[in-house]
Amino acid sequence: MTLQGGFVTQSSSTTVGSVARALDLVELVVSGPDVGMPLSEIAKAVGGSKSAVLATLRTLVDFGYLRTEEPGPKYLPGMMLIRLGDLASAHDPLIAVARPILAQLSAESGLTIRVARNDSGYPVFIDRVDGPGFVLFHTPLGIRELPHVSSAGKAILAELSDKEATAVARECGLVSRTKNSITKLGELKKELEHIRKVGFATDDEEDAQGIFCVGATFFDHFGRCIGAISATGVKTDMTLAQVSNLGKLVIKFADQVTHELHGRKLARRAR
Amino acid sequence: MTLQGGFVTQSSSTTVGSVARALDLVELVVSGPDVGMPLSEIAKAVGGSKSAVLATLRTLVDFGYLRTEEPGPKYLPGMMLIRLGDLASAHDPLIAVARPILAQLSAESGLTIRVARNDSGYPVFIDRVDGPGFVLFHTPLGIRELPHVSSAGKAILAELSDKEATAVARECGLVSRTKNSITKLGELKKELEHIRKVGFATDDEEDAQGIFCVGATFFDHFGRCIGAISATGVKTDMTLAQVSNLGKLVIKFADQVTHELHGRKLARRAR
DNA sequence: ATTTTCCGTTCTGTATTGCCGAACACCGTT
DNA sequence: AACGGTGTTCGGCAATACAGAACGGAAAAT
Repeated sequence: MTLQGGFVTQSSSTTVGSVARALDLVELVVSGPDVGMPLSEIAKAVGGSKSAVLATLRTLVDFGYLRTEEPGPKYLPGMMLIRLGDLASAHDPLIAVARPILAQLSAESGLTIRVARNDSGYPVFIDRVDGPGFVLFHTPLGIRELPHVSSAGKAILAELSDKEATAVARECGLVSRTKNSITKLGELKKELEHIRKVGFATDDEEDAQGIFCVGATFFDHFGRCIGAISATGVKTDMTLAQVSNLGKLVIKFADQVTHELHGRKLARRAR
Repeated sequence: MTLQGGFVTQSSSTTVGSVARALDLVELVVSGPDVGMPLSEIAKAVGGSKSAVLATLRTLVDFGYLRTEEPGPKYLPGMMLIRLGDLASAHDPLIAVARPILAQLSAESGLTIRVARNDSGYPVFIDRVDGPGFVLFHTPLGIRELPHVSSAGKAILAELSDKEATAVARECGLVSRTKNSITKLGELKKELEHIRKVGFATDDEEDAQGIFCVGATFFDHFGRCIGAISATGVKTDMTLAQVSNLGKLVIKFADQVTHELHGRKLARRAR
């Protein structure tokens, strides 16, 4: 469970049980209410004894993964999580390269820009630069998103072979999120063909009402698509001309990412 | 170890060893080289058998805390770390309130703005909005910084009682970072008195050569100082007039944080 | 091509140790 | 005052996490 790897969900031969239980606790608390969770509630949720859960929680608090709000022994996400996320971001070469580019694109377009990694055909957003104004929806980082209802996801799908794209589509099931969502494989293939032609992908309220996105891919030095950037805004701000211009802009910045990664775009041939 | 709690570094009565070892691995890999670390190196570093370390690593990979770069079994920080950091940030009421304010202050001033939580007198930066231009120094999040060489730290110290501030100063030792660092307790007290008068703190190359910061505190509804925001730029960009103006600006935005937290600044009395 | 060396992986036994349940202590209610 | 609700501590059993050696494979050295 928990954002398992590629397609081979091998349930791992030898693994450490107490560590797995501890990480379950972290996930539980982080996904829990903002006010925190008390011990007994946590113990009930994971189905363990209070004493065992307490010992694990103490270890997690010692390491800063969790903290207890004073007064009242409720467990909350700790600051080490912020530290680790920051460190992981800082050590990721893709984020290091992409972040200034995202910031520039956000400044030029006034939109929220995100960068996704290609994780076996699925988009995993790993960084975000919010545009001005309120944040419409909190877009989570670090998890696989649905590939067929996001511009970054469709842009990545368009770079896969027909066989691979079909496999990913079947695996995730082309679930519907809005009335605009593409739910039929044939439609999706047509859309991917279009994306290949124009060089960027759109998401026209396919994931959420009123939200419009434009995405384009970037490549490593083998010419393999390793991710995509996308610009997100509200639908009402988008005219047709703007979509076309925005598409060109996003492609330009995606190409810049490719360039700074010393990557190259191969002529499309063996998809 | 590892950003332990307040002042009572109680090494915790009952704690889970295997979890602690696992979290040590996470820290090791995250702090390791960007290219990743192989199993044997990790096992040697933590002084455990290969098989035990392997089982732990597998668990961590299962949960996305670590990942292995293909090809070659080298362990790298996983995307779950980014996800957890993002979630912890999103669920933190202070960050939720502060982020738009940081962004606005960054836009107005063109500087990098950070927000620190008051962690028993120490500043712990928990969010950051980078200004335009290159990032000069990567400022880590989620760990205690030295209180006497950062504007946010000194601003927080200035809100403590004389006794508390002295205790913190003795505890961290007033170590020197640059020739401008304040290393004498008497000097520090004078500085804190000045900060109380003008309402903001500065860091004039006291932590790093060429770096200038301005910081101001904000408060909860009890009137307790719960943190500070700071603006960071290069020294050469700062004239005396600008420092004064920037101070006022930072105070204004810090007050806005106080306001949105439904906090209040108490008249200084019983420090 | 053959050897050598190193790394990752698997296996099995052992004893470490993490888990459970019960009892205790501590609020807040009722 | 008695109660349900906490978080905490304490033994005892058994599960299990660890170490070590042996296997397999790949790359480097000869």
